[in-house]
Amino acid sequence: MKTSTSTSKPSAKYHHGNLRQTLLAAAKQMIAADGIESLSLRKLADKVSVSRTAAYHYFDDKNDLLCAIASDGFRQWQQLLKQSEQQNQTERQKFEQYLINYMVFATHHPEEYELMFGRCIWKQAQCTEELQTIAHGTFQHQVEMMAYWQSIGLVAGDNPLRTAQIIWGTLHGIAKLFIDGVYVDDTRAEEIVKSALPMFLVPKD
Amino acid sequence: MKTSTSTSKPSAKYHHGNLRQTLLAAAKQMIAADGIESLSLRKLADKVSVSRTAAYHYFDDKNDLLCAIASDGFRQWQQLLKQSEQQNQTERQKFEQYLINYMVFATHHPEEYELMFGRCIWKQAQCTEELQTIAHGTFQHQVEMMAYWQSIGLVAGDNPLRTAQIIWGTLHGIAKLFIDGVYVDDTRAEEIVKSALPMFLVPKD
DNA sequence: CCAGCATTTTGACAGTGTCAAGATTGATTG
DNA sequence: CAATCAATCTTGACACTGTCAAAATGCTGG
Repeated sequence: MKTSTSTSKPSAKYHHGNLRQTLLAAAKQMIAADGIESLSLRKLADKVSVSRTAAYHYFDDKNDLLCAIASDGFRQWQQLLKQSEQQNQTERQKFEQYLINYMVFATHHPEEYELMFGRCIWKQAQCTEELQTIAHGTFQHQVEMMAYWQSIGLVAGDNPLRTAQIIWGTLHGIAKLFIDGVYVDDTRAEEIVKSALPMFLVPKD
Repeated sequence: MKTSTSTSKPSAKYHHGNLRQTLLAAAKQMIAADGIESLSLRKLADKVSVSRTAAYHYFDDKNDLLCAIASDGFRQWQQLLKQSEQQNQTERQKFEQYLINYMVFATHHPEEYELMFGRCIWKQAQCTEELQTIAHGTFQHQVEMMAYWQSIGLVAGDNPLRTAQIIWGTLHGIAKLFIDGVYVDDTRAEEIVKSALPMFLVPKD
């Protein structure tokens, strides 16, 4: 799961080999441990036993590095989605599974999730071309799924884009309130999502 | 609306008079203009024509100052709520107005909103006692309103807390996706909320 | 073996939050 | 009224940050 040269061996080689991957892996590990805010390029360089500015050969910016992590996050999410779609269940089950997957992914990778959908990258700091395209693809896919679920009479509404925005908004909001620590009671995010599920469905008879 | 000594006159007095208020006002103005990220205590001090560390007499921390701004935001939100509740309309209209108010407040004061519900304060950096209590009061009020709307058969569901969490989550999610610039199409947040509204209501006959 | 290139480092700079110690002032006593 | 005091503000300093320019290092093909 982890490149052998990342944390264990400094390896003392001038040419590191695959520094880019090592940096990304170490950075993910660090933000998972201490949060995005407390990630500095210098501490990252220290951890990888490399100079302060070595990362600048692979990333334009700190922002560029964070964008790369976010892109990886989207790839991971897409893979999880594809994997889940292949299981043969009823469409209703697939829909429910989609909602739960979203929640599990968000709450299990809170920092990556923040990078993927948070303000840091999308707002002021412009996001990478790569990130923009992969993110847009994910949204597109989501809208298409919604259109299909509406066409077979599972999900309510007749405007897939609008419905996707609402459902995504709901998931995103619940996820963020959890991640950011606003919901302090012991309620589980998945339970809330399961409660919200019937809202989205076409009423059964 | 603005204290006269804040930006116009440096006033050159050693004892500023009401530095705390001036700092808060200037800080709000700055984050409204350039975002939270680019607010520094030094630039703030410069703007108010005061020394770098003058703010430390009124705020423990940078975090403490941000908490104070967030608290003001909650007061503002509560006032808007109270004001809106006094207009005599049908309960259905009041509920719709509540949703729209939330959206308008969030999108018109994005930076304050971020401070109120964002990770900066609630997650790692511990939030002030004051902020915690005023925020908790707001949540409580929301749950009570939800309980009432459920009791008169307007809003679906029989678990006020759960329903409040879901509706709040939806509002929060849509608001944040807008604020953070993820929704790039020209759709207006209010329209989305109006589309989502029927989801929450008890079906008419 | 050496020239050229990719890769990494060193030095430097401006900016940040924050602490300790000193300077200034308005208010409160004797 | 004058001296003291506490509140208020400033100066100096430190560690830390991102980032640029220039130098150093090591690999690779001729």
